[in-house]
Amino acid sequence: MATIRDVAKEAGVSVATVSRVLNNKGYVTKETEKRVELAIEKLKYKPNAIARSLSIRKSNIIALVVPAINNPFFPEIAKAVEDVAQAKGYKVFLCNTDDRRDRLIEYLHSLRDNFVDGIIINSENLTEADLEDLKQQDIPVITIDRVLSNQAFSSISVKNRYGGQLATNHLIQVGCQRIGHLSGPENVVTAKDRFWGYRDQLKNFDWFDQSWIVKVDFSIEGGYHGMKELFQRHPDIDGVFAANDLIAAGALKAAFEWGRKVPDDLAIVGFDGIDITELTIPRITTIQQPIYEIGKLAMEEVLRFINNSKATAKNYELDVKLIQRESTMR
Amino acid sequence: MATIRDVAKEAGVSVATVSRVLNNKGYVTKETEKRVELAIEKLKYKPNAIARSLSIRKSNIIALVVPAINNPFFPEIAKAVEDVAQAKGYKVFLCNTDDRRDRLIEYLHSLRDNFVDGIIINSENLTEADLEDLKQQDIPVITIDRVLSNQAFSSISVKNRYGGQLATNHLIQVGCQRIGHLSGPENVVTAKDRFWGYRDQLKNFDWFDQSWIVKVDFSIEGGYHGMKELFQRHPDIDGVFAANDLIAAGALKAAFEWGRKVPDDLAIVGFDGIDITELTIPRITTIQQPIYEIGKLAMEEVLRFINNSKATAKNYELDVKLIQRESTMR
DNA sequence: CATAGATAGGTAACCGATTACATTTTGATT
DNA sequence: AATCAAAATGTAATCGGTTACCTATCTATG
Repeated sequence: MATIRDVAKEAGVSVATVSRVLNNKGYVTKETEKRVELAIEKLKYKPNAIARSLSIRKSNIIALVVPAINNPFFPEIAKAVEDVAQAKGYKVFLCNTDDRRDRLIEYLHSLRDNFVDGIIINSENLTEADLEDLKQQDIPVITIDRVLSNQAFSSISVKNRYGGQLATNHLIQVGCQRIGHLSGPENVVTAKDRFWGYRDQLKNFDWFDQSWIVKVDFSIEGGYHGMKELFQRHPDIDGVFAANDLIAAGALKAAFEWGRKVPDDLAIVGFDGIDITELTIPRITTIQQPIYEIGKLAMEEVLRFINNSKATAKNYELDVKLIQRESTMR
Repeated sequence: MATIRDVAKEAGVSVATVSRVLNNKGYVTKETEKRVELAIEKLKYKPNAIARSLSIRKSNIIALVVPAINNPFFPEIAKAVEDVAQAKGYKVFLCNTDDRRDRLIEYLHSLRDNFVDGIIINSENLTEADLEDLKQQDIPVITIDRVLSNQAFSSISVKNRYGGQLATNHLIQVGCQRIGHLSGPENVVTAKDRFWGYRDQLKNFDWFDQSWIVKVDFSIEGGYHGMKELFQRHPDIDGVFAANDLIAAGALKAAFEWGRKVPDDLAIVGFDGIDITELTIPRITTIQQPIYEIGKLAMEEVLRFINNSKATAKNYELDVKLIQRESTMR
């Protein structure tokens, strides 16, 4: 592999000049520029990105750290992030922590050590302390679905509690009398907020108590088993608010097996607005997040911090909206 | 940030000694080792990965390049790759090309320039020439679903043609008389092979011709529209082999809207064996690939090449098997 | 014509590790 | 005590870029 010194020699100039041509920076005559370009061509020279990173302490890479790529929510976010990143000449590396704190920590170290220019992260098991290093090194970190009290970084989230209210209200509107909740893991902030929204709407009903809530994983299996649990506890259940769409899909499956017709015997509302809610039969009513917007905004925030290290953090809270489909049409 | 020289000074030794302690290489007395470790502790020293990479030309990072993370097939592969990688101290960066050649090329350049230690790639629009650079630099590349004639690198694929035969045969067995095929994009090798398998089983029927085949994207929407097209062309269609599970799921949806009962009016077989085939109602019969195995094997091959630059390429062709579910039970 | 400022290009230090090679210390052997 | 190999540590070059600082040339201006 040719180095910049080889090119300099070939073109009969100094390395500084070659570097100037490479980054079109500083004064170089058209003529020398041509000579250098010819030399580059001839030697098939490719600048070494690592050496460059070491020198300027930037990599043109941003990382997107997600807890579970098998939740379609994250690929959709990723798509938006990549679109914006690519337009600005950045590359995106996706890191999947599989919900494990050890992997998260390792990735964070690795990213810091490799001079990524920014990090977009969605993770439950993330503490402020984990980001201390990054902050110290001025590596912008944007959190999704997680507002850190540390006001160093921007965050993007949605109105989860309001969404929970919307969903529950909708179930009441369509005539449900006994509404259960398949809640996400309790340490997850979004899950908690959605739960609160649900509770807000039901706390004054006399039939309502804790037994209407089952905590499950954010997964199809979680929803499936959780729904069966709810059927067992409350055979008279006629509506359920699932903390995300995967859970809702699992609940739908469970209802089918349990012999309950959706929406007539059981109305279901999910949360997120991922594509599979349109695939199921019946299609699932959901609280739609502006997923693409979230990813886009996150990446734009990263860029804002990259371009201005003194940028001030903002906490964005985006709107959600109810999309009614057959799973609640009765 | 403290550097290795700071540590050396603090511990009263040379940088070489510090490096030796860091990589426990060479001779160091227990005593100096302690002193160095204390200094590291005190200064909160973290070795700079970029500098290290520049020096040893390795990064402990391997990349997984996929065409579409929103196809659950790839997250499942990713999981396997990550599991093996992590066990061996490697980190995995996921690169999503979104099926675009320009992004693929950019990623490949970027990966080469950043000294990734290995690449696992699944991409249709990949030519041998694209890998020339990587080969030259001894960066192992393992292809999934794509056998390159260039025998420099290993490949992992499955018996796609046989799978197509299995699927079609199964449809015949359960009594289908008119069997269509929702084929993947024609430039995709796996799609082509699955098609051949389908054709093998039907070419001798006198009703069979090209009109029973519709080419679609490997997506739910693709399957949805393709199936409607098939219904229009052939109202008497009673079985369909979809080139992957997403297509099958779309077909299922279309059948529902078209008023055809699955499996009674239309039997459906998919391909891949991703989780959503168990979620749909009815669940979808599919040709199951050993997805986790594929990812695991790919990563193991990468490691084999990393540890032995003279390793010889192998072309693995794994088995597939029919998993019968309700979508063909009649 | 002298001079200042702009333009063009070069030299060498630096980013932060690794490591070949050199040097010193240790300890066993005779 | 002399000798020598093994053990321990140090020096400085190297990986391949960037860039602060320096020098030389060119042009415009009074």
